Amino acid sequence: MRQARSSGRPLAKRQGRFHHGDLRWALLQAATQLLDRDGSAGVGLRAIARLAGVSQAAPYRHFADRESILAVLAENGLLALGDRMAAAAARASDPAAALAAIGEAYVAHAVERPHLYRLLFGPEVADKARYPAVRDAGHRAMQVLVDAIAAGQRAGVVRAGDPAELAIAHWAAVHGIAQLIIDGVVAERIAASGGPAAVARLVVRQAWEGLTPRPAR
Amino acid sequence: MRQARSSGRPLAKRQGRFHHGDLRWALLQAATQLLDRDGSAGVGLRAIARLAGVSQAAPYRHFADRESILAVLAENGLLALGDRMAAAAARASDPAAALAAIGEAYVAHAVERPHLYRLLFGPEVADKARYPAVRDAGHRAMQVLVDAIAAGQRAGVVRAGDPAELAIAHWAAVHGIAQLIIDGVVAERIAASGGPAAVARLVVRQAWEGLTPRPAR
DNA sequence: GCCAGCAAGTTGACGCTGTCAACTTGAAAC
DNA sequence: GTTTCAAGTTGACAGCGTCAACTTGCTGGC
Repeated sequence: MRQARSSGRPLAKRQGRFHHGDLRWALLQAATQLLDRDGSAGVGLRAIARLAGVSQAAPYRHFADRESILAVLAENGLLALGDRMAAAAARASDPAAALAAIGEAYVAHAVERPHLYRLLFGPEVADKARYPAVRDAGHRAMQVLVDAIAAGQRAGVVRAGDPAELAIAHWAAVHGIAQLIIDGVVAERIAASGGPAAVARLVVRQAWEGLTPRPAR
Repeated sequence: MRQARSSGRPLAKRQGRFHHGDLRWALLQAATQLLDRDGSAGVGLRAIARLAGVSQAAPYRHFADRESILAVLAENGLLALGDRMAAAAARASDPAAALAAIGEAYVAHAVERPHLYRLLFGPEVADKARYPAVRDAGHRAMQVLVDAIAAGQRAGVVRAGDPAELAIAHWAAVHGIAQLIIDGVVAERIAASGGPAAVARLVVRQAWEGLTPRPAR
């Protein structure tokens, strides 16, 4: 898990300090486990508390309500997604390869943890005004893509235009195929093409055509 | 609502025939209303029954469980989406315009009824094996896009290749921007660009570049 | 015209959920 | 060593999906 334990104090001083130690951390761990196994519907306050070995009302000492827990999971998930995209871009040798790598990393993230991915954008934590941290984490991930497109423009392999605008269209393609894959809509195609990564590459390549400079026709 | 009343018999003979008349139809109407207002979380058996003016257990005479009601809503929604895409394509004057019209109709449908749209692909009715009608309705909508791409190929404005493969990538872009719009992720861009339709056009145009034949570079 | 049969709808209950108020526990600060 | 207060527990409430048992009232067969 990305997030540090909830306090900056030395761990040794916290261990066994209170009834539980660091219940907030344990609850998030339990919630993550339930989310990956049963989807967001399985992430219930009581289920989390049971898994953490505390009473049903204990989570209310650390979270306002169920939605707040889901919001923290979403925030962490978006930060991890942004990190993974940035790492993929950093490994690539040139701007074109970086954009492809970002797209494939994005889809891979969604495929590996579909329930988490659905939570990132779904309606469970829809009220962005209530959770600005979630929105900021999303913007951070988006910025990785915008930066990669701007770099492509500087290298002359991406056509001119507002990078943010180009990024939205490109993101839509990658986001869309990720959704279609994890929702099982293109399951037959995946079986025929040899795995979700192959389908993702297909889409990323086609979306790339929309970014390249067009010669006059 | 697309679906006809549940029986083929003359309506006059059904009116007031049983305790309620046509409760199945009334329940679906109530469920649709709740879905559009409160999202799928608001579509509860008891809420539906209250809105239809019957007792909490009455719906079980017509639906196996809550998920079955959602599945019918999803099926109807997918059929309506397919119809709308087909109508948009039929109105267009040439294959290129048809593809653009399909994309814009698709996004418009999602924007007008976001809760329904989320239900169409979301995990609430994920078990496609249990509801083959839902899967078939989805395939029917997808086929409209495949046909439009095949027509574009015959007219020489879409590049060669498996139409189903090209359709998946194009669909991903349209599906993705629809999701991003209704999830409020690109809200700022929408405000800046003058409405969701403008953003949708942007994406459709960029995705279109991925479909056109490429001159040798 | 009556009666049996059966689909349609009701009532009441079960265990589950999120949430809250009232209570107890135990570490820390003076 | 006492006080204080955060942390965790207990018990309760309303609402949920679902089911078994019961009632209602239309319909087809005599």
